[in-house]
Amino acid sequence: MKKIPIQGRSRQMVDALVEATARTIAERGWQGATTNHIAARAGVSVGSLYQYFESREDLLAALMDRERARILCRLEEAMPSIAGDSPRIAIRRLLEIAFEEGSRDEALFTAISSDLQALGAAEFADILNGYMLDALRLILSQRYAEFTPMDAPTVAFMLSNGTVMVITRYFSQKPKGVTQAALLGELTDLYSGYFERKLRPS
Amino acid sequence: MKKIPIQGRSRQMVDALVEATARTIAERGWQGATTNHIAARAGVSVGSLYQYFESREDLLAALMDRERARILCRLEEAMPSIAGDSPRIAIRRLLEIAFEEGSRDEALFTAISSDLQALGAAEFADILNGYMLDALRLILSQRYAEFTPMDAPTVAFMLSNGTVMVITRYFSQKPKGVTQAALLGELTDLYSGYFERKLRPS
DNA sequence: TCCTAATACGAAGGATTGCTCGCGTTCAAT
DNA sequence: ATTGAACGCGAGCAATCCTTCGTATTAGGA
Repeated sequence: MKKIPIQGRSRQMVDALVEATARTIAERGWQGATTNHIAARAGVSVGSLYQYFESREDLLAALMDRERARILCRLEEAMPSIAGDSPRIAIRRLLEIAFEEGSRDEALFTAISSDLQALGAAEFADILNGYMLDALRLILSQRYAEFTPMDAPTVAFMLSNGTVMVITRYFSQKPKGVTQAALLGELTDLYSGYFERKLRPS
Repeated sequence: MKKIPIQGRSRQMVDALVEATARTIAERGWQGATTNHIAARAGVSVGSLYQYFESREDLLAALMDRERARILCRLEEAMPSIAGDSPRIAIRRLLEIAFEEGSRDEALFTAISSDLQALGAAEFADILNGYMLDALRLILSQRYAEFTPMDAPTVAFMLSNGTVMVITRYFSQKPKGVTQAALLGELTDLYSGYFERKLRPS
């Protein structure tokens, strides 16, 4: 962000530009989203765009900040409600949230996941990873003592990345013979089975 | 491929161009791999490039064909050897192959996975998906009768995409505190636990 | 050796795009 | 009402890149 918008109209314009970035990326992908497209969709000129954003990438960064804040907020408000649930229920709740977020704006979700691996997505994944770690500790806090010693960072990495990517590809591919409900069920089975096994080592 | 290379020198040039495409993509990503870069690295001129490839995308398609053929060949020759193994051993072998393929050319593997979601990667994923389905049926063929009825396409989709993406992100992120051995172990636990549970429904 | 087709070359065309700059307009404090 | 700052505009600059085309070089059969 180059300059801070002071008057009301400019703040409104900045919001419109970020939203236009989202819509344009959803339609044409990040590579196809030119500054002219974004400005036109926001109903402003490129000159105005460059008064508040240093570059095209800056526009993307602002959008990513907005989305990240929303998702983290969503996770934080869900955490207390799943603290008391069984691992299986808690896992299912988290997966449901992930699917909801994915379907909220499918096109944007798909475009971000596929194009932006390089730009800020790594940081994004790290944050999700941290949250997954917290969630794991929370879910398992009651029985943590009897838990088979495990490599928490590895498990968190595997679960967060695997889940996000499977859901991403589900929305971007729309594979034949795969329904959201079935995928949710199998993922729940996969993860809860994994944990139950770790809880009662044979 | 626009024209078929007849003489030896042109066939050699076509190979050099595909290899140069791989090296350049590995270095600069698909977007950063210009035709001039690729031609220069192959030691030919852009004019020669366009004599055998219709476009820049055609170059990519040729590279993808080469890689896909290699990986499918690798899978096919591994299939018989794992047919008799237990599910856990078979799964571990497949995961080891995946890791080997990933580390064979890390930079290229990462670049292809991150940049090329749109171009031919979907087809690539479908093929892997099909192979995972076959592998599942093969691994479980002995005890298939007693297997809990399951949604095979969904399971295959979940397993193939989840695994490929976790391994991709492992190589592209190099996350702290996560080793290849640990990840291999946890993935094996995750999947074999899942199958064992399905085999003995509670 | 000669000749034709295959091969190789690279400067230039044509198109796109991120970004700047000078000028006109609107707001708000005085 | 006035004035200075904030705001908004869009044509055009500069750079990049894919692709073509006319020309030069080479291979291999006659």
